[in-house]
Amino acid sequence: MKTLVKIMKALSDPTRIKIVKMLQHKTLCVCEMQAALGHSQPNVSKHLKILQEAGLVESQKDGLWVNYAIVPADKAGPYVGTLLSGMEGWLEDDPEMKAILKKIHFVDRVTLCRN
Amino acid sequence: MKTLVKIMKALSDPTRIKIVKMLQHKTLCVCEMQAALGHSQPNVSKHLKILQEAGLVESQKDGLWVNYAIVPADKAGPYVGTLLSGMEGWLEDDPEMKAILKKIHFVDRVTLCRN
DNA sequence: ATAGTATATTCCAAAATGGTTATATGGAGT
DNA sequence: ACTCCATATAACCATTTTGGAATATACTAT
Repeated sequence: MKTLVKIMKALSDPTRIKIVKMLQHKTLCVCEMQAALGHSQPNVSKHLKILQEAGLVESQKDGLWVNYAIVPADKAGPYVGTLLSGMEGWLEDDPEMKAILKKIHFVDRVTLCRN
Repeated sequence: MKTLVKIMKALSDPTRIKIVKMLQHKTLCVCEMQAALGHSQPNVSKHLKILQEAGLVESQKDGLWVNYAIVPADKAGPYVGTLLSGMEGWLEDDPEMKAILKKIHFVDRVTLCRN
């Protein structure tokens, strides 16, 4: 029960839902998500930690950057797999979500961090 | 997005998850759920309101009682149907949940409210 | 009308949440 | 060693959430 509540809590915040949807389209580093979301860097980091501890997301260091990705199916816990595949079809028509998803395809981490 | 967040928030509390799981087995009135959960009556009422406003549950008056039930499939919104059917298989092995589900089959609203 | 009962609402304190600013960590390059 | 830079953590504040006790509402029955 505690596990399930943690997962549902992780998915009951608009910013974290946006992050999951973004990662379902593309693996991203923190600064890229920060740019797409328009939130502060610590804010994005904190949300990512919550998603990671819920087992929805995993991270891998890439030099100075940290790449975040949706957990692969074989590592996903019992509830996570169902929820993530359910979410794939959701919010397809949400205007805010569409704008964010458009952004992440034109974002480049190298140019992003030069400012 | 607001709709989805409201639904996920509704499902990210242990008491409310228990209520949904109970109702997936049987339509119940407030005092029956109160007995099964061991919470105060106002507490159960409040949780039910949250579930109802999220579109997960519906209520029908039956004299002095109010019967609560899972929202029927044809009235369920886009997200609700997926989540509810997903939840049907969940927590089957959770000991606390099993104890609660056992209780609701022996509970009688008439004898319950005589105290 | 009056009394009794199941449920809903209000009010309040404690705890959790979400955000920002400031600071720490840790790898990369000079 | 020192300096950048991307990310993580800490500290703090405002808001929301959660639970119980008290009260209100609404239906039933006498």
